[in-house]
Amino acid sequence: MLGKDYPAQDCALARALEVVGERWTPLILRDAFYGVRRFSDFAAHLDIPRAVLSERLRHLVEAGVLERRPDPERPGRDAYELTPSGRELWPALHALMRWGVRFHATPGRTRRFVHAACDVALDERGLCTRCGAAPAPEDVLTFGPGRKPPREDAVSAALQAPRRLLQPLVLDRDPDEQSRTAPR
Amino acid sequence: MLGKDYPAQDCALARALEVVGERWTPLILRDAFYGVRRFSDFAAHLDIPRAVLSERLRHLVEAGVLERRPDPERPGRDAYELTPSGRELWPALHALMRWGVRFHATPGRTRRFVHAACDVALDERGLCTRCGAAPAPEDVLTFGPGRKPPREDAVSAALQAPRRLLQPLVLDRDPDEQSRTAPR
DNA sequence: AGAGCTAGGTTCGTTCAATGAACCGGTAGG
DNA sequence: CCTACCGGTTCATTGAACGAACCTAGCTCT
Repeated sequence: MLGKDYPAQDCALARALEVVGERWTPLILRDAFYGVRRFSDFAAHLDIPRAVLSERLRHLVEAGVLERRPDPERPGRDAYELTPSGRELWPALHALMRWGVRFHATPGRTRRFVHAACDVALDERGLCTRCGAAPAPEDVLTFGPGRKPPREDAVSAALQAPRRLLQPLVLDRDPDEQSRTAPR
Repeated sequence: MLGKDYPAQDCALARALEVVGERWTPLILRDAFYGVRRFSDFAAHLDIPRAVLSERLRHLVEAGVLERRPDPERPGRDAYELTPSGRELWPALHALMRWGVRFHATPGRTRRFVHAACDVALDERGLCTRCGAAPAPEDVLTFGPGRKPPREDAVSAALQAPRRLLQPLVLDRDPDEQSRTAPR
């Protein structure tokens, strides 16, 4: 990119872009909202060079958007998860997603978002079509697009099923470990 | 950046980022909402290499976000302005700005946004603190941060005064041409 | 004990976008 | 005719992105 900052701009948008505006960063954050927490799950789902992923995660941790902490599920390993300030990015991220859906997505292959409490979809403005509220990410259910051709990795497959945002994604060959953690 | 697209991602966010996610593009769009329409006004305000600005504008026009059309104020010259689809980016852009204000801006030096009809500020969620609506950009008044040190260019100076979003910015050495177009 | 596997990175050479200065053609004014 | 300005394009240089290869620590299998 040759320069990742915007020093001449005295503007909150420029400051925000210096934190979350780099290539790949919004997709990393999207995955974090979907529950991805592990380095190799990000790498597998994003097809991003590992050096770039490593640098982005470090930058996001430094900026207080992600936190790196020991993974309770897997002793000795760390996991990345959104901090409170990172979770506040949801409205911006979701707004950009909805714009992409409206103007640049292939119809019928878009991820769906549902207000968990009302069990109805969110509208174009991100508001629940029943109660009218703009739900926080932890009150949003999401499930993947139609599964036709692309992306055969395990993370993509796991993200097809309806899940709550921010709920940690657990991928394991041991099948009942999944069912132990998923219900709550 | 080496690669501006995200071909492996079957996701509306990836599609959106391919259109508006490149370096400088969000700042260009911000300026477009502030009323900037001319190549050299973008260049002066953003300190962006002209080759990059040229390429970004071309890309945005191709994607249907901006439209290039003859400038009625200056025969023979063109101007760039937001299309309907471009104007729909306001919620996403404003959400990211507000996040920047909350977590990464220098306090007291932030631009202010006001619901024109109610004459009160917008809150953290972008809603009018009086009527509770999320105003469309044409109903938003904005004015610049405190003017202390930075940016001495004419565009920055003109954007200090309260202005309605999307209202074309007219810069002219002829002072009463400004006052002819500004009032409405 | 050794072999192999996995997670989570780092290293490194190559490619290509970003940068900024210089250049260029068309119009407008004097 | 000369000059300025606008809206770009050209070009050499720089440095980020890419992806393949490598590395280390901790299991698991035999």
